[in-house]
Amino acid sequence: MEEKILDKSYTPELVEGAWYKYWSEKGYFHAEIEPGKRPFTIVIPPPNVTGSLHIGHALNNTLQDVVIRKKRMEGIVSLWLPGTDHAGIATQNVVEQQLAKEGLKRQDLGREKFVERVWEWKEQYGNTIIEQLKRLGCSCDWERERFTFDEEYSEAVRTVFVSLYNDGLIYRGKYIINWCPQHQTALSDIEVEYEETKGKLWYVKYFLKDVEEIEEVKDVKEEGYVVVATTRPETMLGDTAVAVHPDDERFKHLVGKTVILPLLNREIPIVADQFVDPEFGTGAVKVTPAHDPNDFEIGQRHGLPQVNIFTEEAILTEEAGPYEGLDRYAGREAVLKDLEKDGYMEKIEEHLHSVGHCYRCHTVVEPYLSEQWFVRMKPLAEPAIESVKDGRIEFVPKRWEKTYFDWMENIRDWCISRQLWWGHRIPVWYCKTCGEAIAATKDPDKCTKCGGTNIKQDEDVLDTWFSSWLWPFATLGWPEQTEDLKFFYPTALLSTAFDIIFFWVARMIMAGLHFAGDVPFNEVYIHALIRDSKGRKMSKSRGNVIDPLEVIEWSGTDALRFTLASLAVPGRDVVLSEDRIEGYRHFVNKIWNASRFIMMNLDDYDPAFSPATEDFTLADRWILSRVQTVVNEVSDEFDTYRFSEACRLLYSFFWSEFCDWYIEWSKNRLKEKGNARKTTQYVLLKVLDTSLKLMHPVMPFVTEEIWQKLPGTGESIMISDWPEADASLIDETAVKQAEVLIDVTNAIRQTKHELGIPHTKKVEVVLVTTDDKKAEILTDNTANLKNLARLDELSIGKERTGVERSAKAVAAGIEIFMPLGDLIDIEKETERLKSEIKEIDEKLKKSLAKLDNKGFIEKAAAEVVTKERDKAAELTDKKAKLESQLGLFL
RNA sequence: GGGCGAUUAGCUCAGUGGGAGAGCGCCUCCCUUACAAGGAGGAAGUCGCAGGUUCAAAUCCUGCAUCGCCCA
Repeated sequence: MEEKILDKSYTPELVEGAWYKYWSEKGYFHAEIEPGKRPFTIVIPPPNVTGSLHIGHALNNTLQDVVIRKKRMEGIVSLWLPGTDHAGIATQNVVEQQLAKEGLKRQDLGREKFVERVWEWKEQYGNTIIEQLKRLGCSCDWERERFTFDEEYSEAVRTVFVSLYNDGLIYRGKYIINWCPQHQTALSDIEVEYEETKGKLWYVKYFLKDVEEIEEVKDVKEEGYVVVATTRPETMLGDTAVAVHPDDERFKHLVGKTVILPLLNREIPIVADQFVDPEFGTGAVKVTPAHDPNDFEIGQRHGLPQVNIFTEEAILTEEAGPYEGLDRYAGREAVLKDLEKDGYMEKIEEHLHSVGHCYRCHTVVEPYLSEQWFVRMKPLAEPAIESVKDGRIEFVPKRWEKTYFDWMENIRDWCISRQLWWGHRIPVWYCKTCGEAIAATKDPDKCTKCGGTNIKQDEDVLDTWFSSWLWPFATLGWPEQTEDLKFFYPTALLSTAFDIIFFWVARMIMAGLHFAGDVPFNEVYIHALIRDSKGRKMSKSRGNVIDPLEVIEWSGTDALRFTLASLAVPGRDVVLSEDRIEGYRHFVNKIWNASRFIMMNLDDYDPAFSPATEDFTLADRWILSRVQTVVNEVSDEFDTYRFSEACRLLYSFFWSEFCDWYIEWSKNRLKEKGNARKTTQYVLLKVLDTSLKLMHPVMPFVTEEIWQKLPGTGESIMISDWPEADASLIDETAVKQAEVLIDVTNAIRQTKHELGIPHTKKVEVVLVTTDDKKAEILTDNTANLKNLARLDELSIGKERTGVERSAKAVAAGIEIFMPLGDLIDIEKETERLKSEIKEIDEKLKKSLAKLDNKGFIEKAAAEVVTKERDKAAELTDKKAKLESQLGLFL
């Protein structure tokens, strides 16, 4: 057997790239269709093609990789389908910025040239995030990589559009939409982020026309005006009415009358509408149908004109009269100044309201009247709601289903047209001759109605999400009924953060059901958002981002992955700190060094050796039993997406049980010859091998690096078999008995420390027990006790002899004496024992009180009562022994 | 305004009905040939507050407080 010893410490950067390449070349990432089998599929949430890996990506993709790697090891056909999103606004921005450096605008190039330029950019830089995912170790099937703007994918998008159009689920119309003046495009409702903003409420007088005609005696008659309150005074330039609530007694007599719009002197009516909140402001509101969604509806109900006062850049138009040419903020200032000057302003109040911003550039969005395309969502939402209600799709954690239902039940139509150039162009052509609109999957050359050839395609493109909502099936070849689609759809799991439930998850469910005839996935795992150590959302502008690639540089990928998986608890957000990563970097090193130790002792390893049951020591039986339990527990935690629990179990098993106890115990036995040494080698290797496999999904690189050097292993740990627990090795007795050794060792260590004896200083210990089994365990493990508790002499007996001048302790029912002769300070030792007794006594009293309680005995579960009785008995025994030891001083 | 979540050791967080835990930090001791990125030991919490349910509450219920998020 060739000797293989690891370097003294693990250097991730030396091995990670090579292993990734190895896996890739071996084709392990690729999933082959195996008819008759049930596959496990994940589609990646496609990152923006302009993106680079941030910590959120790192978390989400680590978790997906953990799941997919485990499934693959379990022998399931596992497909993780990767790809990127063409990200309309974001990508167009990037290229526009590049052009700006050359002093160009996209308009200078023209549409066709500009789009070509974006494609060039994509070819050159668009692969960044894919490469970063590879550094993270993601085992995606790169042969199936997709892009939402690929030719085939685009066909799916067109097919969907035309189908919805033909079903009457897509319509075009002039409505108020959210307009980003920066990007000069429409946005959907959910692309607007609302922010509480301190603003003002301006109270403006609108004077009545023909005051003398108003008969009833009211304040307004005397004053001759109505006061309206507004948060956006500049929009008054587009007012076409004043509205009051129909039941509002204060204004009833004014409904139908006319007021004169200040500054522009336009005559506008007073209308009555249910929408008006009599509590807000004065109870009378101005109505600007072209610039407010509610006013738009009021306008529709009352047949009011729509006066658009803004250009696409949000600059005042000629409709604004003297204010033409000002932007919306300058316009506001000018209007306010004139209102004050001309005596229209009654009062100004501070006012808190929420203002919508573009989710990409944070510009304040403008409610804007324009012609757009919409999807009718209600008919699509209903079956999607049902699919979650009946459990065909489950959210993990479940509470996110409520968020989903709330949104879906109040869903509004989706504005899908964008005034961009980078995106799927709307497949609708207009006939200049007869006015027909033609929706077609293939570019038509003539009008389907009149046959005229003067046709022109709609200028707008589709919302990027209109392509990503097809991701789970369009990536598999839909609308073609491909083998991939038949085999891998529906997918098993979708993993994402909660902030994307509306944008993406809900819409995919709707599209999947409507077009692919089934739910797109069976489970939706919603992970937390990562925040910085102060609990703030990480953002570039705050400068508080932890760059996963930097972490990989100084800690290695596995430490990052283990940290992220450990953080993955089903909360709302998690805090990541560099300290935490460092802790797990140490863990990686611990694994490395434990493996190093084991390999250093395998020079004469015999792969053919198979241990006999009678060769197993207590330690062997203990660790073999523990590892079976851990296999079950870890598998279970992974399967239920409790990643942090799985990591915690792995960490504490490997470090606190395997390293701290079994490996230490093994040191004595490795010095022996024959079966003793061979059996120990076998167990060390077995436990290490199993542990590495359990850890591999989280820490693929270090586990592979070590595993490859172990004797008797295969081609790659990545395709090795996931461990299965061997029930015959579970040995509760051994677990209990090993605890005796651990307890006694700990008690000796503690006693030494309390006496100020350094751990390394060897002492003599006398152990006394009348329990033959315990005596046997102790005797069998004399060498282990001596080594781990640092003893030079150890005697085990039934009688206390020569132990008067000793430090004393009790553990696992065994009396521990540390003869110190004249060195003992009787007074101090008495105190030590007394305080120990006091502590025990307090616990005992609590326990006895419980057992004294009739309710407890009668109602508590039998095993709880038994456990409590055992505990009380143990404490009673310990107390008695300690008291008796105290007596030895007297 | 509606909804959701959080509040546990100095810090960051696990723990969802039966003996309060981890990592980091802190204190004491130790360079024991796997690992000082380590080993041994330790201090530290009225589990936000107030009620309630229960034999038993960090855990379930109600209310309150503070912080955060989502939606209108």
